[in-house]
Amino acid sequence: MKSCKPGGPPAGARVAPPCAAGAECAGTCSGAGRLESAARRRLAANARERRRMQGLNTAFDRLRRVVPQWGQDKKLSKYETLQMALSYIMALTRILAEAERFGSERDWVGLHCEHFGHDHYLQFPGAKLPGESELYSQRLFGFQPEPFQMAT
DNA sequence: TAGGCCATCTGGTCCT
DNA sequence: AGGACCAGATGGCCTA
Repeated sequence: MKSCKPGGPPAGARVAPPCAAGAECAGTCSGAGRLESAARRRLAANARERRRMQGLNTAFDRLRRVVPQWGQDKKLSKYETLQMALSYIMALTRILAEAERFGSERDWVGLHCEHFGHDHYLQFPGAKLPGESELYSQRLFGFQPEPFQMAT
């Protein structure tokens, strides 16, 4: 339990109007019954919200695993994960576009070996230089993510 | 200690 | 009516 808010409704919160139903409402419309029912629904909503956020975090973890993280020993934040995913997708898109421009696979691979050699490997804080055995893809995507334009 | 990141609670809104 | 989604508020944890 992380929140320590007072139990009562915040200032300005609307109070539920009295129930207009008749006898069939007796169980839940008595003062205590209504409060109990509202509290139960709130607790259930809290639990659903927790599950929803856990699902969201699971999705973020899956995204972190497929997004490049060269030389970063620290886990990417959610914001950084989204940034990196965006840059990664853009890089892949660029590569596909290049592949279409070059007729043969040989031409294309030659271009990338030339293009993404050590001299062209973009450096950023914490990044390690790729050794000869590093994956080709690691060379391709060793770049600094472009920052998002924050909506204002 | 300040700042960043995160989990949780909560009330509002929309949809089924 | 109830569930999903969202955004704001709040407090805990961690690091520079």
